[in-house]
Amino acid sequence: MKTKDIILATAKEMISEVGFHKATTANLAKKANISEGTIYRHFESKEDILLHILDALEEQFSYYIEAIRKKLDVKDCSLEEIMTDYFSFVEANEVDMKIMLSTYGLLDSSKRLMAVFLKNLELILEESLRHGIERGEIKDVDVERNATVVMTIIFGLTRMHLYWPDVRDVREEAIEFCRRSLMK
Amino acid sequence: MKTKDIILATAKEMISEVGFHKATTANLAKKANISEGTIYRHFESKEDILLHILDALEEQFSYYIEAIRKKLDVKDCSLEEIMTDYFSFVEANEVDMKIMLSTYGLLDSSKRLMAVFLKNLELILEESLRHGIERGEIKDVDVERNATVVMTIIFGLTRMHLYWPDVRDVREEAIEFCRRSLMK
Amino acid sequence: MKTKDIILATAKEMISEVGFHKATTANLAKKANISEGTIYRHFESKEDILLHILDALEEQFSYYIEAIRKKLDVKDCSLEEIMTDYFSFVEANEVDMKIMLSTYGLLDSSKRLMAVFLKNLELILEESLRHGIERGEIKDVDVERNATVVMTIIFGLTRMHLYWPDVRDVREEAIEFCRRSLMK
Amino acid sequence: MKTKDIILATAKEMISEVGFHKATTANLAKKANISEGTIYRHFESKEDILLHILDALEEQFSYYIEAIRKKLDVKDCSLEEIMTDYFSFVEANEVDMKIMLSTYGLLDSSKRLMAVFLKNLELILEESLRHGIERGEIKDVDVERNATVVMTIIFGLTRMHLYWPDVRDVREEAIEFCRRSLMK
DNA sequence: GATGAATGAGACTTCATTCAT
DNA sequence: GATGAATGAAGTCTCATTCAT
Repeated sequence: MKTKDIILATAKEMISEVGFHKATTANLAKKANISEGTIYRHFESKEDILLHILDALEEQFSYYIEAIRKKLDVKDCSLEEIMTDYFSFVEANEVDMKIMLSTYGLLDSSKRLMAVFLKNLELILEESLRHGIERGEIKDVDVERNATVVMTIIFGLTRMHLYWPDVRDVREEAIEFCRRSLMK
Repeated sequence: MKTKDIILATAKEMISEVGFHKATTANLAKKANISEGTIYRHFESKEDILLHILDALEEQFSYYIEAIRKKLDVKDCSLEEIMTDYFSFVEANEVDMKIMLSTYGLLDSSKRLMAVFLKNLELILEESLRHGIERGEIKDVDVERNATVVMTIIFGLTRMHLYWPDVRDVREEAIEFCRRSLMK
Repeated sequence: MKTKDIILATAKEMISEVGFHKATTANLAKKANISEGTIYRHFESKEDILLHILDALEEQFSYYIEAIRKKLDVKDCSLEEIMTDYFSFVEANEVDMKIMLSTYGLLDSSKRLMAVFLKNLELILEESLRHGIERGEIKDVDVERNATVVMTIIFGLTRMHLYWPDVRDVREEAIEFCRRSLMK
Repeated sequence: MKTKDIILATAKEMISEVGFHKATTANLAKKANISEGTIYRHFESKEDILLHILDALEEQFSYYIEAIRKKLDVKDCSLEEIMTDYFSFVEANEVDMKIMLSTYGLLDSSKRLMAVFLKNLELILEESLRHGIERGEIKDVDVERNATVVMTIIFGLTRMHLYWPDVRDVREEAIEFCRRSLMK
């Protein structure tokens, strides 16, 4: 593992655990067993580390979106699949997701990425709903507004899952909840 | 308006806009047109200001909960009412809600208050669902899990509404969404 | 009791207990049940309070010195009396003595007063020794140097007594110690 | 000379000269020709600097005590030696002694160290007196009380020597004074 | 005389960033 | 590439003193 990756991995862990502000360069260097100076050989600034983390997350997210889009193109992607796949995506990128969710109030680039998440998921849900209605599987509801509702539910569940592990995990139940609301 | 209230009001505005860390005592003093020392005549520390804000919010929340509980006691409080009232509560305490939502990762007392919000809303929703099922208005679903789902939806909507004003407001639609899922 | 005296009394107590720096004007005002502003109606500054305390102590000390001098004039003041009377003086001015001893490293006026103490006691002891030698009661020692030694012993005992109450009180024994060393 | 030692040396000088409170981190940095931040790279806090100074002093004192104890074990350590050696110890650690003497009213760790000084010296003096009495060289006095008296004299002399250089140095005379009082 | 809110200088401390080695 | 000591700006907080009421 290269030094740059060690820094990134350590930073991810620290930021997700204690937040961006409390993850100081001094602590980071100590935990990564490198010197503070080395950080600046690989990154322009502390914020730059975050940018790299977010970039990687954006890439992963684009794969998820791409995969869903491919399914949608052949018209056989249900709401259920979108949600299940998204939860898998979150599971696989738990740490990075926590970082994005805890920094979008602090950092423009983080806010921008979050907006990308929201928009893409919304669009995909819209399309999925539209297909479902066409196929006669989904009730004839307002597509846009209901897509936004489902997206909100998805993000609410994600945050609850990541930040409030004491609250019972209802991701499965939530899928059922949506099915009952939307399926004929 | 007394100095203490000016400080509180200015702090609320600043913290909700730029976050707790960037709302420095120097900025706060400048914006409130007082000296930094004055802050400490009225509050023990910067965190103490936040505590006052959160305490006030907790009090407001307790009124909301109390009002809902009274309705529940006479058995005529629908899911719809709980949600509508909660959204009104958020509307009336917008700034404070933003502060709580942006600090629960930073501050224990904020996290504690958020937990109070989550738990109380969950319990009320459980009770409401139970009543609805008794009255035969609500489907025979797992009460606890579905209460958690609805609570998650509510908090997701709140955060979306407060932090992403560009996303269309679907709070009304969400109520409908829940009704479809839960009402017979 | 006038306000000025209340302030002085309270200040004495606080300073002797927690030291000059930790005795803040805020604490002083609170403990004296007056406002901070009132302090400055009666004293020019915080240091000025100390000056008043020291002035009072200086006056008391001058009475002690005067009394001893009168005895010396009629040639019948023993070393023992000087020490016993001094210990009585300290006992009667315990708090003020502690204040002087704890501030002479901080404040010129306090250092000056302490120098007055040292010098006067030294001179009196010299005179007493000289009389004793004349009368044939005291060994033929170097008067000046031995006066300084006894003065040092006296101040050492005073400080030990005031600051280290756990150390056994040996003031009586010390008098005996000096008698053995100096009396024929 | 390493930065840490420069800071320590400068701090010693400043604290002994102007006291702990007036030796501010800003002044210290300026005098040591470093930035204030550098202080905190080497010490956890301003108090921590003092702790290092006191620790070093404690170590030096333990050497002195150890050396005296060794002499006492072979029963040939006179009161005179204890005093002379102690004065040498003070001479060699003048600055640090001044710091301890000027901070024991302010800081627990300083007070603790001072208590160690008092207790150890007292115990050693007791033992020495006991040996002297056994050997028939010392008068049959109350060992404990007279040890305390001598200890008090020693500390009185130390303080006088360090804080009142204008007062004539009577350390030699004081040894003689004690000999006269205690030796047969 | 008395009040107490306000002040502002200055204390201690943190931390992202730089740079000589 | 790596180090880690040094920096200095900026943060939170304290406290003697002032002043309008």
